[in-house]
Amino acid sequence: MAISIKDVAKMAEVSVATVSRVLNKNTNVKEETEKRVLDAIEKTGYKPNAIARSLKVKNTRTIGIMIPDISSNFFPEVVRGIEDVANEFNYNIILCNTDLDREKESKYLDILVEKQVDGIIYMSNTFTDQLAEKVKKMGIEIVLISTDYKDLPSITIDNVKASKDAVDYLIEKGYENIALIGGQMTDPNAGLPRYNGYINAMSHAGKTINKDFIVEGNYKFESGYTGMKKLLELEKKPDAVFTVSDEMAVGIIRAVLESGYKVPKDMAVIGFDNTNMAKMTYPSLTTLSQPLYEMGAVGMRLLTKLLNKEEVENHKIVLEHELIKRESA
Amino acid sequence: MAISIKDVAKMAEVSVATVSRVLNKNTNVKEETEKRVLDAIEKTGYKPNAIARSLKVKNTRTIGIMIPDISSNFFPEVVRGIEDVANEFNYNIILCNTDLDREKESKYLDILVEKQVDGIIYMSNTFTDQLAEKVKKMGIEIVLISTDYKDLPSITIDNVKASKDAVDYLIEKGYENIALIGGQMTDPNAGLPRYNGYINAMSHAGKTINKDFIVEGNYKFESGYTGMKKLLELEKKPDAVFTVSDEMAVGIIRAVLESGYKVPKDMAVIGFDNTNMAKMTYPSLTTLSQPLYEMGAVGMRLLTKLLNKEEVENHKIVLEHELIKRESA
DNA sequence: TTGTAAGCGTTATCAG
DNA sequence: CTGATAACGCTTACAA
Repeated sequence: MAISIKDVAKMAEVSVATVSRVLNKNTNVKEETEKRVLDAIEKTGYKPNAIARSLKVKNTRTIGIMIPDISSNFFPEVVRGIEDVANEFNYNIILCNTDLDREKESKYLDILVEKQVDGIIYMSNTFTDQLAEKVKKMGIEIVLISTDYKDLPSITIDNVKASKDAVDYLIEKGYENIALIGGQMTDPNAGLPRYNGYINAMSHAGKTINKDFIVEGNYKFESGYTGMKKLLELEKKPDAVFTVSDEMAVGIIRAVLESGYKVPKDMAVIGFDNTNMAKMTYPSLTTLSQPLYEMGAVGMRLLTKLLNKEEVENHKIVLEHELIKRESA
Repeated sequence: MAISIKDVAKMAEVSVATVSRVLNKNTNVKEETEKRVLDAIEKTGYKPNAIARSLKVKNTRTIGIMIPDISSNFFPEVVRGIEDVANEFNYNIILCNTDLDREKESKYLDILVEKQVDGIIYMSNTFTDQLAEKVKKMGIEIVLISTDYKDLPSITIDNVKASKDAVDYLIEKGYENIALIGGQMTDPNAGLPRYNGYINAMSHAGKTINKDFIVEGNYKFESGYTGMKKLLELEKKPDAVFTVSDEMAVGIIRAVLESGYKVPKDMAVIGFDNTNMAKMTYPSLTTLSQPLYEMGAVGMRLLTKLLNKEEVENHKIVLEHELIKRESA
């Protein structure tokens, strides 16, 4: 049996209450007593049992993170942001990969509730009424990152503005025929709004929208590659393409290069996300940067405030994006 | 106040013991009683409190993962492997980023112990006597991934063999002057052994070792880039380079391309890790693949066995590596 | 300044 | 088959 507060109390010849007091830095302990207790802790190698403590104080100082897949490009950096500020505020994180699977998601949510996490950060998917109801009933604090839902706290960027900025840049640079390899239109987070941004920019510049220049992708390398191949087969080819993930951008570049064209001379390419990879590719990627780390950090910071019942002026935080200009456009 | 087993018991007009029984699928419950309890659970929306349960049963079904940095290339995939089998065996994971900082590491270890994790997976660094002693004293199960220490359970690959295989391939292909951009010699996991593998292959093939062709890097893009620049300034340049991370390989390729040379025609490049990026670069990377996901999965599987006190024939698991042949060499 | 004791929400032993 | 109850390791009134 591991040693408990009792053993320490016995050795220090005090009550467990006193030990608890020095553990929790309660001031009302005589210095000499405190020293005895500290000694005993040292000697026994005692480590407090956080589970027992949690049961009593009704918080666990752990929060749950629900993401689709830590091994996909987007998430590690925001998780890092979360964990850094979690750590700063003495929280730990339980990581859950949902694979965008509603059933897994629901199961994980139950587990997190049962494990009494103090809060949840959700970036898994589009949020649903069902989830919202569950969370509400459980009385658990939640913040959404990179997705939004009714009046729940969330951290996002302005996807249509971001998208428009990217296309505007292409237009300013004088590109005439700008294509879009977008996300799924059914994706209300990164699909639709970025499509709208593209349309906005084009219309605003008085350019006609060419349906052939709009192709749907799924954010993955292959879909960028095949999407570009399709564009390259067109009679009238685009001279620039904006796409909504860096992976797709890299796929696009490969398709272009393989066809003997140059980037950006023959085909400019703008990606999205500014993932690690973006600065490493050749040519390096001009890309619309989401502040990934910051999104995580700010989200977690918001959650701590919520947990402390601090007054927060604004639950809906929209972070600034930035167009990172490199070689590909 | 959240509803507890008591509320359920009251509503079902049974004792808490009985509720506990149906919760834990204990057979000794009359079917009709069980139904009453299930009904009450349903009506109240009761969720068991895992913290209270853990306090009693002395396990938490959560394990701790210590890694340097989830946002660096290597780890997300192995964490995913860990989490998948953890989930399969009803464990959750607490993620800790240590930044290779001994102090942070030690602090996290304490926290994990206090939170009563059932086990730990460690990939943070080289393991130390100090850590080992602590873990032992705490009586906590641990498995190391991608590092090794005395008689502790570990999952690794054969780094010298892997490295030798890569260089052998270059030799077979007829490259004459093969350089190495390696890790730090002070790194006993990926630095020294991979250096040794290079030396082995070269000696074995009867090639003289050219000190100028060996440069030290730190696994990052920049160090590959600058390392290659240095190599390119040599009077007598190499015609191939083996490096010990994909990031460095990508940096190398940029340096080569910028200097107007072609990959692999003028300079063959082999990387290490087969990270996501490897198949996306142009030219795509020939690289020594570590089975990242599998390392995580196998490591976690081993941990479950350890936790179940199952007999394990072999605590030291060496996984197979594989040379993935693509365009860069 | 310190100790006593109740209680957090479970499980498990023991009786019945 | 079911119920009382002690116990898990801690915190926190309340008393002294």
